[in-house]
Amino acid sequence: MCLHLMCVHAKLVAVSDVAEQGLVQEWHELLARYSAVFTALECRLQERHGIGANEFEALERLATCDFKCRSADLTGAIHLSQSATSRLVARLEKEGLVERALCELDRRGIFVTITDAGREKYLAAKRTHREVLTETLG
Amino acid sequence: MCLHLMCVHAKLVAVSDVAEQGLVQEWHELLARYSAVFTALECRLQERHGIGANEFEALERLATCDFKCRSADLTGAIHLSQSATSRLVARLEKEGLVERALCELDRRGIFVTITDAGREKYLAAKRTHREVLTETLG
DNA sequence: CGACAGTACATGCACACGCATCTAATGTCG
DNA sequence: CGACATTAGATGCGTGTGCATGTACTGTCG
Repeated sequence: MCLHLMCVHAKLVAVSDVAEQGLVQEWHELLARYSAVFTALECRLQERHGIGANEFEALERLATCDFKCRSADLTGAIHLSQSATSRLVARLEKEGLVERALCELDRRGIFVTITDAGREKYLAAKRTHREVLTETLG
Repeated sequence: MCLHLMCVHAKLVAVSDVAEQGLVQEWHELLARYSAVFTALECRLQERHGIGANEFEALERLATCDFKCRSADLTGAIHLSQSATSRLVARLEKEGLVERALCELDRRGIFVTITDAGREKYLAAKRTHREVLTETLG
């Protein structure tokens, strides 16, 4: 009976170990996949259009949802902290790709709108973006 | 015939658009999944063990492949640049979790070995790591 | 109305990252 | 052997990030 219990116990441990290894492997694959795509995007978008992958995501968001967009909405869309988003918008504004406008209804917030230059930049970068995705995900 | 060609053309465009949208969606899901897991790992590992997610990956690599490990091997395992790996090893060494040893065969390279303290830290952090993976991936 | 908690965004700060470059050691040819 | 390309790893530098905090505004409750 003691042996029987040991056996059961060993089996349970083995099963949970296997499950655990599966999780770890899944995580490593996720990490590898993400790194490959992100690095490639960062690289190609930078060299061809002078913007980073996060900048592109923000532009895409602004170009797609074609109404005024709160800064907080952007924070939700791209996976960055609130402060990082704030600086990202500041960079884009400095390059003339977006504009910040006061929100009269709630004067704490701001609206971020894409400019014509920004839309143009987005459309150009979009091709590169899709191209990289096809290469790295397809 | 002209209409026919237009039709074919429109169809092809539509098909490629659909495929493209699929890729974009896949990328966004990948990004969201990665961000969620990485952020959670970073947070919990930091607060409970005082190490980052990348530090953990390096320790795991060193603890698992239990022979001497070149710095370049680490660069391949964790998804960081060579310089980032170099600094990562420097941080781990400063905390007494790994040691750098000269490689006599090729005196340009170094061997990185995990210390007892490092192995202990790894085993403790491993539980937290698996726990977070279970929560965020499972 | 007035004080006080809560919210939206900006900013100071420390730090990890990638790129370019440096140093030291190793091949490789003539 | 000696010059030169190559490789492993370290480091200066600029930049992007998260955390904590600051600032301005809004909502709520006595």
